[in-house]
Amino acid sequence: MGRAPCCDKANVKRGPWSPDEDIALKTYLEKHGTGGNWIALPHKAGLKRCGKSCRLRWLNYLRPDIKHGGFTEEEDNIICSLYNSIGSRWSVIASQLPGRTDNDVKNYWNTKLKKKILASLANNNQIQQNPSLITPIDVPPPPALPSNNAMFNAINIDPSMFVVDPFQEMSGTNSSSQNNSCTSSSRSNNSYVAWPGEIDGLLMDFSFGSSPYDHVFSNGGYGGVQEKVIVGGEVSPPNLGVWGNSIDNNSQGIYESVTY
DNA sequence: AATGACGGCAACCGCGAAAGA
DNA sequence: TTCTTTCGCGGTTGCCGTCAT
Repeated sequence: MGRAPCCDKANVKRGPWSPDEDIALKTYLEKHGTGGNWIALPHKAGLKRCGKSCRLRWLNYLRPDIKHGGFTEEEDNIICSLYNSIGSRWSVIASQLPGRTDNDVKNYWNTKLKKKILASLANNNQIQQNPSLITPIDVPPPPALPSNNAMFNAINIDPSMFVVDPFQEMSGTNSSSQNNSCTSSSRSNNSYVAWPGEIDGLLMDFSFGSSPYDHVFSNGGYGGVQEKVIVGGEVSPPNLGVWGNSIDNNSQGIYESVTY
């Protein structure tokens, strides 16, 4: 037997909210607050709506501090960075964006941002088509470590960053049962190493420690090497960011698909 | 002008967590 | 401790406007 419905669906209005309903809900909430009970609220406010529907309407649309309109580049970066590290926890991501709701962020990610990022990554994979693009380059000086408050702003997810980092010497040791997985050796050697086979993606660094490019933003990473693997524009399973709680904004190397 | 495809977004659904009796 | 109720969240749906044919 299933769970009892939160309201009598036969007697509640559904679908888009009318301006009158918006006014009724907003007026009531501004005067009385939620009273800690959304289920009882619609009756008190004179609305024929489900309490959950009222809550959603208020949180996602009627709240006075809601920010409508397009997302900024800075917000894009925050969303990408957090999605990278914590996955689709939209409420947490939205909490870092004043005036934005989890629904907004989720919709924005699903309809625009995801495509934008994947398209950029796909462009980067043109190195697959033209391996001569892979050349050793000088290591630029590391950026200053940002303060905690500035950490999100400091994470530049511009995909062009992914190819700035010199390709690292990599070992093929694989400790994972997942295919499409590699580990990387020490970063101390910035020399280019010929990579056998095709280049399928780029590795992002989740480790902490010795590299001047390791920006430990939170509590530091786990010991050892933990990598984000991006394969052909798609992020490989398991979930994004599950291996580390710190990230930096540089790829650690190129990546080859290996199936074990 | 009509129609279909597509994208954006508001709203709904159902589940797990939290709170309280 | 257990059960019930409510909240909060993420996934999904479906409506509506826009664009292409």
